[in-house]
Amino acid sequence: MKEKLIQEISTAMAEVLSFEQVAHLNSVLLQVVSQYTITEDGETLHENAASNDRLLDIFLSAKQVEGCTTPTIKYYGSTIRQLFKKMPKKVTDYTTEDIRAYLAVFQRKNKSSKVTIDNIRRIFSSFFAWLEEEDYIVKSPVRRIHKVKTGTQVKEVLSDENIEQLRDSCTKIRDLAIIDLLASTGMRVGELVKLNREDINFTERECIVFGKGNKERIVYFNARAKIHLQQYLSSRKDRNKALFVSLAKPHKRLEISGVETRLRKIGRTAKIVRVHPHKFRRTLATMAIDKGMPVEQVQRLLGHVKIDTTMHYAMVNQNNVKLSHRKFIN
DNA sequence: TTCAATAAGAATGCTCACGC
DNA sequence: GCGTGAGCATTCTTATTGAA
Repeated sequence: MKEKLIQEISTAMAEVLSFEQVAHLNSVLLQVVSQYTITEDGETLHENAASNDRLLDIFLSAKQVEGCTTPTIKYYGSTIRQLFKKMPKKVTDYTTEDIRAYLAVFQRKNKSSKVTIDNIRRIFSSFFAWLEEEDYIVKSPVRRIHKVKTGTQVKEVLSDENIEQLRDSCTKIRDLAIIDLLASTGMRVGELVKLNREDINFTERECIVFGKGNKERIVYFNARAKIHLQQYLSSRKDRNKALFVSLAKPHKRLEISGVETRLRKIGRTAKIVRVHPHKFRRTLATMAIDKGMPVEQVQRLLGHVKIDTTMHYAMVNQNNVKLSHRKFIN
């Protein structure tokens, strides 16, 4: 028991101490610990942690069987493990107050938004509901914690000037093509990186993208995007079928994060903060609605399943409400 | 050494099915 | 029909890797 304790402390400290220091720490701990009797508390904690981990593993594999993807499983695992770490007790002993306190502390400590807290609550809810179903606990402690009400806030968009500044800051024809394509089609970054060269129809200035859930739709780009894209493709020397590849040698298909970092960097040179692919999408939708494009058509263009999602963009500009009021009501 | 790209993890956004 | 729970995608930031 004592050896185990010492072993655990020195392993934890090994990251910050040198080999000699760890050895010294070991001998000091041995001397100090020999004067005391270690109670079984620690042992119980260990057992709790072990059985909690086991249950979590079963839960995660159950979720996997139900068809959850790997990122979800990972996110669930890390979130629940954090709870176990902060509150080392048996899952059966968790009370509603424990969970509430954990969420409150988490929010204060990390200055998290309500949405984040609600996400965590959702994950706990899923886990404890499963424990309840599987008869490990009588009643889920999360059942009494209700959805965290979250307000909606208006998201910022890029102005015409911003987009021009970004274009001016591009040093590579590839980046210019990416920006023009994103700005004129409003496609998701996930759709952009999945594109192949043959998906582009230059004569019709359109291309087929595969969106969320492998749904197919057609998006349209402008003349500027067409020219830059053609210039970029003719400058390429590799044989990769991907539409956008990395600048450096292996010339592999560009990843989502690759596009993101690249855009952020261009944004920094242009002195525009928080430039990311989704901002172009938002900008396109807001501008289209501003200029009077019917919401149903914008919905088609963006590939939204529900019109509510598209309507979020329509609410951005209060000026339109004023204009429409003058136009239709006065 | 430097720069581009990826990896990882937390936060946030979007979609859909289901139950009331 | 509306609100909510759940699943997954995207965003955002930082650390790490790898090639020139």
